[in-house]
Amino acid sequence: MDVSGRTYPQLALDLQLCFPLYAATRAVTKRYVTLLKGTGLTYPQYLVMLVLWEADEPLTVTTLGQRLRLDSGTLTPLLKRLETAGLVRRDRDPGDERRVLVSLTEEGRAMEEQVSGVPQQLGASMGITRDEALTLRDQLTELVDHLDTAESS
Amino acid sequence: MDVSGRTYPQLALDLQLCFPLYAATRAVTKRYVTLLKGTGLTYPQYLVMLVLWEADEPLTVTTLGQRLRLDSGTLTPLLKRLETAGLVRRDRDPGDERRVLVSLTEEGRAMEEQVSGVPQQLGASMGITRDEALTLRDQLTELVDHLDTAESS
DNA sequence: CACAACTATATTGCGCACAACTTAATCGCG
DNA sequence: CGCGATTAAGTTGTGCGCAATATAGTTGTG
Repeated sequence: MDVSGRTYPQLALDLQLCFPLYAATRAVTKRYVTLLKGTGLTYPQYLVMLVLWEADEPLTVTTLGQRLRLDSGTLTPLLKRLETAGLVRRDRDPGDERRVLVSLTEEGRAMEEQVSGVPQQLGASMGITRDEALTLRDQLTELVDHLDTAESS
Repeated sequence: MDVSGRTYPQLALDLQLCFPLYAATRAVTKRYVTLLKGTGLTYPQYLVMLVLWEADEPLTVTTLGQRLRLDSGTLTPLLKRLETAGLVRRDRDPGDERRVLVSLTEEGRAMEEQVSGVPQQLGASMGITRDEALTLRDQLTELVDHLDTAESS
């Protein structure tokens, strides 16, 4: 990138990491739209389903939020859509009426098989090796950890 | 991650790269909100301003969209907000009335100085070296290129 | 020059993200 | 027990992203 003549060349550099990160996420999301077409799931909905399949037990909204780093303002309407689609149930925890337990319906559980080929298809689209993917994952995880620590200021 | 006992362990693996990517973008965006507080800019608005500062001449909506991989559905309202804020002007190109030329106002140009410290502050929050950042950038750029190629199917 | 094809931007509708706030339930301290 | 503090989820409002569509301007071809 030519930064000659810029009064603030560091601003041009800011496009170099932050923009690719931003663009990569949107490209991945777009790819998922294609791969998930037929299930009716969006990418964030798919991530919620992954967590529920993994847990294999009812989870509260807060627990889901911790795993996905999302708050109730995002999750509540998303979960209502999954409920409307018949994939999950939302029941107040009888032991603590503040909590809502999100559990899979039979239909929701059955969808796991339907999307089981998605990760491999996405991997193929990304064109990177398993090792590269794992390295990338570690770098991104470290990034998130640092940014979470650097909150204030 | 324990994937023992999973019928579809590859789905658990799908959280390993795609989720960190998704989370990293949101964490970076959040960090920018803090760093840009005082300018009134959002992160996407800041990216648009970066492109305009870099170009140093009026750009059409399409050109901006190509640089940022965004379409008019996203850019038009965003640019209207920047116009309302007094940072850019939007004028029909007299030579081709279909085009809208987006140019910086004096106020918009002046903002470059105001945010000149942002990249360094963000770099500090990310806690990675310049070399790591460049490697990460290259991997993400490659990822985007592959995903753009893999459109259909 | 007419007119169909194309191009550039704008509009609409939906689903996130998230800050700020509200409501309801539970906890804990005196 | 009583009541303020805390916790969990939901609500509201704003700003993206993007697909689908609409509208207006331009171009190329006969």
